[in-house]
Parts: sequence; structure tokens; C-alpha cells
Amino acid sequence: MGRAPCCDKDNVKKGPWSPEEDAKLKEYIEKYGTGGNWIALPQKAGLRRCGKSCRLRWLNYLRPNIKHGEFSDEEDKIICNLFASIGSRWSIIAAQLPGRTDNDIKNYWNTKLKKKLSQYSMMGISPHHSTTFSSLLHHQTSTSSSSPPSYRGSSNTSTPTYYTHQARSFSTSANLEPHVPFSPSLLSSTNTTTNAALQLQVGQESFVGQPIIQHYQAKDNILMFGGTTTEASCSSSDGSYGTGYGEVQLGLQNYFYNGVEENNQKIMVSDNGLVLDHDQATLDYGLEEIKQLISSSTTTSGCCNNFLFDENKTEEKVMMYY
DNA sequence: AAAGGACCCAACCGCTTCGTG
DNA sequence: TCACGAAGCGGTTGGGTCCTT
Repeated sequence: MGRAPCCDKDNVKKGPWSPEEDAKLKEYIEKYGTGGNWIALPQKAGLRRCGKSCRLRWLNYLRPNIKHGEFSDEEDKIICNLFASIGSRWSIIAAQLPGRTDNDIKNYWNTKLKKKLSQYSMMGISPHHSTTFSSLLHHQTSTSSSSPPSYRGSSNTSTPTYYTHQARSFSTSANLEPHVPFSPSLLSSTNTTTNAALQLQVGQESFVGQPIIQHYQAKDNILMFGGTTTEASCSSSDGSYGTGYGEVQLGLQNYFYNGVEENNQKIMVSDNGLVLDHDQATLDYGLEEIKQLISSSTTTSGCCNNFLFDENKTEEKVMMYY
């Protein structure tokens, strides 16, 4: 038993919109608004279209202030940063780019940005490089040299740390270790400090390292990493859980992870990476949090809290980052 | 100039979320 | 609390256009 269709499919027109249909829809909405009911709108407007189709046409094409054409470097930057942080939540990303629609951004990502990033990945550049990923894009397009930076450094750390590029996959890869308990603790605990040591207990093993990302906070046994304000970037608006993301240098290895949930502190461990148990991870950014995220990623020069993992990452997506 | 392939993007599909009674 | 319908969302598709041979 399938879902009831939202409209009479036999009596609705499909395919590209004609200028006449556009004009009808635009005129009707400008005159009467949507009335909060897209299903009823096409009939009222004299259109043989599905309500969903009308909604999409209006939102993606007809409504005022829609921006078409090339994306700017700044827009690239925002898309990259947000995709890295929250994944393919196009509507949230679109909310940060006035005039752009989620469909636009999705298409742009799938057809252009993703390819640029893949090319860079093939060149051996980690998106975890301390510059923002968008600057890598800029680097790619603005220089003729194809040699990638050979080290990863940060304006916030005095010495560059070398990054060994390896293809890594998560989620479904056979080279993953089983999920193991993850128990972080701060050896020197000052909130939002840069240099405090961090101890990670992963299964039977204990590691001591240093967070590369500037800001973190230990609270209620949750270790949170992120933007300039840990509350904004790492916790949900209702405070019901804590999520975070971070990068820890342990010896010559760098570990990346995303999210630590209070009651289910589980991560997945690969040979050189840590990823939160997808089942337990939650990222739930509100718009204000997103704005904080953008502002922190653009105002903290050299601090990259970007290419991290979210619970919806597919293997393909994650692979692309490496 | 023509054919075939690659690319782009508007639109569709179906699942999830939200609001209401 | 539950059921239902509508809106919202993201993945996918298909047709048009551009590019290459």
C-alpha cells in the first residue's frame, strides 16, 4: 500500500514551465500570496500543475530577489565551510546565502565544487589543512602550480605538523576497528584555551595529545570543540546534548572526530582517525549557530574547524575529504 | 557539419518533519 | 497521544546545451 498521491497525477502537467504558466503563478502569488496552501493554489491560479511543482517553481525561480549566475568566492567559502560542518543540509546552507536556493547550491556543489575538491584531494591536499578549504580552491584556480602544500600548519600553533595523506574511509570500510568507548579528559583544563593537553582513552589505550583546534570546553564529561563560543557551536539550542568536533595531534598522527554525546560516548577508530559513532552523533545547528560558525571560521585566521564529519556523511563524501 | 559524449540544471520523487484536530 | 495532511527537504533524473572528435 503506497502513499496517497498529493495530486491527481493524470490531470497535472509535468515538465518545463512555459512563460504563460510562470506569469500566471507569479501574478497569482503577488496578488493573493500562497495562502499557506500550495495544494489548493494551482487550481485557484488556473494552473494544471501539482502544488508541489508550483511551490518549487516559485521558490527556485520566480520569487523576487533570486540570484542566478556565477557563485562568488565568498559564496564558495561559505558553502565549503558549511558543507564541511553540517553536510548536505542545503536549506540551511541556502539560508546563509541570500538569493540562492537550496536547489541551486546543491546543483553547484554536485557539478562544480565537488569536482574541484576531488581534484585537490587527488593532489594529496588534506582539507584539514589549516587554511580554509575555500582558500585551497582559490589556490587551485589562481596558481598554475600543481604542487600542494607539503605541510599542515596553523597560525595558532607555532610549529607546522606534517600530514600524511592517506585514503581513508569510514562507516563501511573493513579497515575500521570496532566501535570502542571514547573517554576524553583534559590534563590541563582551561576552557577555550589553545594549548591544554588532552587525554583520550580509546578502548584499552590512552593517548595524550594536543587539540589543534583552538576552542574546546570540558563540561559534564563532554569534550566540546569548535568555534569561538563553545556554546554556540557545539551544543543544541535546548542544551539537551553536546556535540563537538575536533582534531587532536597525538605524536605525528592527527585524529579527527566529530561529536561526543553525553550518554553514548562512542567513536569509530581507524588507523589514524577517530570518528564518532554515527548512530549516536547529532548535529543540530540553528541559524544563529550557523552564523556563529561562519563568523568563527572567517574571523579566526588560520583556524580550520571545517572539514569534519557529520552523521550523514556517506563513505563517498568522507573519502572525498581525503 | 554531424555525431556522440559530457555537463548542467530544472523538475520530479519520495521520505521526513511539522502542524492541527 | 495519535492520525492525518501539507510543507519541507534532499537525492535523483531527464532533457537541453555545450564541447570534442
